[in-house]
Amino acid sequence: MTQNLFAEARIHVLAALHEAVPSLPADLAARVEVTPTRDPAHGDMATNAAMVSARHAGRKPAELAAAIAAGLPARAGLAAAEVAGPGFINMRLSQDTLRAQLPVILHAGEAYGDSGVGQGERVNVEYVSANPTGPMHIGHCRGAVVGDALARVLAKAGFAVTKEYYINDAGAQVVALAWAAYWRYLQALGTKLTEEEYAVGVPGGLQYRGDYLVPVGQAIAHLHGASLAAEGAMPADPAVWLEMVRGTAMIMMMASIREDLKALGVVHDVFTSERALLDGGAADRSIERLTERGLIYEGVLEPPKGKTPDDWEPRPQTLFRATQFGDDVDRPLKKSDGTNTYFANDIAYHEDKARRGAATMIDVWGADHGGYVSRMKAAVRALAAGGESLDVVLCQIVHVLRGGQPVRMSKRAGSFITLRDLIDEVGSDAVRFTMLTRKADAQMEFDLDLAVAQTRDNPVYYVQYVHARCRSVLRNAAEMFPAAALTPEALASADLSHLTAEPELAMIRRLVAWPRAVEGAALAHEPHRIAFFLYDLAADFNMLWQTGNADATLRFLRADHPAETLARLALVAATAAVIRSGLAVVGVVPAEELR
RNA sequence: GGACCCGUAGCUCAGCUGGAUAGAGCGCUGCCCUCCGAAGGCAGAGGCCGAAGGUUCGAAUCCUUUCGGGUCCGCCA
Repeated sequence: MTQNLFAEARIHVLAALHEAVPSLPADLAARVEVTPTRDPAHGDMATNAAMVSARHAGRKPAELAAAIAAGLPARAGLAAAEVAGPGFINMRLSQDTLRAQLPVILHAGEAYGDSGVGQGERVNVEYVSANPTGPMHIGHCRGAVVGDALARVLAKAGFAVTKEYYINDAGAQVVALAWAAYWRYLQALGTKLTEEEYAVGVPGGLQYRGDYLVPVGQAIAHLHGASLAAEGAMPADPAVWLEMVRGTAMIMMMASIREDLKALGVVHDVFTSERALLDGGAADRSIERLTERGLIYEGVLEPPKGKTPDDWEPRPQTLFRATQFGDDVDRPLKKSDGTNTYFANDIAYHEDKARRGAATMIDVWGADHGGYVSRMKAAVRALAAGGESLDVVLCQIVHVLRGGQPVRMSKRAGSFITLRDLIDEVGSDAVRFTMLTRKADAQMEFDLDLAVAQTRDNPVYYVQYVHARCRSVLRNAAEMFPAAALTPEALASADLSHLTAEPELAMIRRLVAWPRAVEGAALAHEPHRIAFFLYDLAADFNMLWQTGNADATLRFLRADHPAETLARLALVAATAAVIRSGLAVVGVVPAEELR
């Protein structure tokens, strides 16, 4: 039994189209779609089949549409198919067909909407990948939620998903972390140095002054005693301690990050260490492969136009021919000291992901990496041996508001909001849902007060409210029926022909659109669509509910009409199931009741 | 100077990969609880989809130009 009525109808439409136009090229057929209608007067679904193929067939769209539509109802089990507008074929499902989806939903439960479009294709979603130099803050949060919801919707759509975190543990920033952790270690030992006195001796200056490293320093002191310091808790030769401290600090930072992510419901499958990758020589091998393809040369780049850095001087560099793959300029792979650039390392990392089996790679990045997208795609294209592809989902900046006023954040002043603070204040559910109420590539404002408000303008509560209402109806129904009559399986066999009111049928139409919404969000890599679907679904249910207030014969529970009541309970239970199915994608726990 | 993202109702935003008369929330105006959860619903007003060209049966959506806002710009990660 198929779950997606639109996909099913499309098969019949294509069959009818091929009879009318036997020579139709595949690329035109691929453009045929069956979509929900915007206006209920147009029926339940519409297809552009005739308009897409009229030119090729040398026929007028309306006339071709009539030919296709003629046999469609019998073939596809439709109540009607008629030509409209410039050549649409509007299709109307019979009420029985619509109602027959309720048992499908009830039997599937949260699995409703699961799809096979992904065909088990392996997708690697890499997200968060925050530098392990401090706690996660709100800037990381959006990417975490978007990436996680994207991974979930892809999995639901039938892709084989790997959720991955790339640990940037190889650069200068983790050395700076080690120096900062070492300071806390000296403090734990009772050094007489002041922070400023210590900072003078730190190459590049003392960064990461937040007190989150205090426990790290204490842990190192606990593990090693005074053995990593000179006499009197004074700094010792870095050769003695740097690697040790770096490793311990890294482990503790990553543990803290994983804890914060877990509090947000985000759990990665794979953590890949940049350092481990590079120690294995991956970057050099990637450069070798590019060289074999003739994509590496020594050259001099033009300075950026209009914004020449002060210290600019022309310099021969080892460059990758990114321009051959759609980038604007060729990109350097070697620093002047002969070591590899971060880009070179990132090429190796993406090659590694491909080697591990990812047919599609999706990177979720912050907007500040926007300028990096085209070169990374170019590199993947250059090295893709088996048609691997890379898509980058850019998450724009989040501005935090409290009471409508912007919350200013400054790292230097230490006044940035950590992810943990945010979760503690508004809760994981509100954070996750709210982060999905904008498409990723639009800037968003996150209003702390709104996220916990219990009104219609807070989508989290609006959706939760509807689920709680559904559960409440089912709880109240226990006064009319034994529990065994109210299980999803029992309700699935109710006589659904009692569902004839227009708001009831509208509700069913929304529910049956869920599998299509899942597929659309997965294929477009746009998890925010799920949040909007849930919001629309909630609005439909509230409308349906109100009709019971206006007309008592339309209430869900009617003590003197048990058969009708069971049919409506089936609709209510199916609605709750779709909400749970959707909230599972968003990563939000459905509420049984609200208080 | 260049690249990328965004300009849709007074405000905050959707618009399902080019479809029919462009939608929702907030705000504004007027309604609806003896009643399954009013934490809700109905109705009204509000639009040259930033602007100008182009592509075609058809454009908010694609292309070019242009004007605003944002992110970034040879060795950082």
